[in-house]
Amino acid sequence: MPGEAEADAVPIRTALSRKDGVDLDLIELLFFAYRDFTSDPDQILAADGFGRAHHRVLHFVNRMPGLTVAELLDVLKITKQSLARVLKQLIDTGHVVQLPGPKDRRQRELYPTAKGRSLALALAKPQSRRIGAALLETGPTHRDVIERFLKAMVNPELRAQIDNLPGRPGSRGPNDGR
Amino acid sequence: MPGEAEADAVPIRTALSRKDGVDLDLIELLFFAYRDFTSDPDQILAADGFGRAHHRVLHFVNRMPGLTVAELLDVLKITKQSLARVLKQLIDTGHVVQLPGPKDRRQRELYPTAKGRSLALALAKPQSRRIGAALLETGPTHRDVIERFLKAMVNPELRAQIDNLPGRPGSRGPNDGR
DNA sequence: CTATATATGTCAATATAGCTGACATATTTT
DNA sequence: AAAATATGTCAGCTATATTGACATATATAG
Repeated sequence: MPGEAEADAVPIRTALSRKDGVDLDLIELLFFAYRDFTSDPDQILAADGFGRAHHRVLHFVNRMPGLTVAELLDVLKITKQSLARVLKQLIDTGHVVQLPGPKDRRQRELYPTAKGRSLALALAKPQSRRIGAALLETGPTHRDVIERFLKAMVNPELRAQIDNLPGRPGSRGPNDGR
Repeated sequence: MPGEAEADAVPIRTALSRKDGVDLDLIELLFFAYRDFTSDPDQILAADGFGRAHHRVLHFVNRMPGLTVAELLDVLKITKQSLARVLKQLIDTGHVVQLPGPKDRRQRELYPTAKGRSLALALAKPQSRRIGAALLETGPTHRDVIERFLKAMVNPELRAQIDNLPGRPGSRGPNDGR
């Protein structure tokens, strides 16, 4: 009985390619580029026993000092139980401190310490270097194009969140530069 | 005694910003863009009980039909034990088939089935749509710039691997289009 | 003032995806 | 015949995420 099971399924020997109507080139480039991009900080993180989750939390606490736990959860799109472990470690190691919210004392405002700021910068540096080198290779005049493209890749609902990060035109995020 | 522990560490209230000499804008845009980009296929995968690991395996088996297990491990940069579970599921569900290597019968050549090809295409489509929309927003003439930038973000040693994928100039990957 | 809602923290169980190390089998090479 | 190679598999470990349930402190509504 032909086709009775998967065991004798016919192998397809031709490669999936651009002709199939999907932009495989950019799909794959995004995969490889992002993988190498995130690999940069991994060594530094490993020295403290941290992972990428710690990196993300530390990054946004540095970018938006004083943000509350709820705001951080909203940025990262994870659950509070997932955040808890990572945040606790960052607090225990003295990278992040919590202060009761001045208006609503149920809230916990999150701030980096000098140690946390320093680590955040150390993590951003190799990534920034990689970006800088890639821009140089591409032609630095095209920075704007790349920025516009990446932003257009983000879900429209979330673009506002990005615009409100400190140091951007019209930003009004918590503790904008001062 | 001041500074005896982390408990009383001083909170930093100013935001980390571009002034600190790192390209935070592009760092964050890459994070958000990639997160949304990978979220597209997740729903489709969940229907089969698959995750992103299955997606990546299925993608490259479709892109390079007949590649061996060792070659796949090299592309994905994971261990064979990690691959094993995922690959087994794809084979059991009839998305991928294995054939003994014609020259070296120790090898297992991996091929997609019609079912596997179809799923790979279904996964690529929403990602391709997102890229297409973003390109349109950016100005489609800039496609080349974006492609060059992303490629420059990849570790130099790995760029050759990308060039050898089917349908690229000078490609000589396994089973190039035919 | 009491009741309810909110912000956060915590405990327990589960899932996914990766890892290392060890060992087995088939096949090819020396 | 021995050694190297390609693959598969078992066992155990880690990191990151999930859901559900419940506790505590504080704020708000009635």
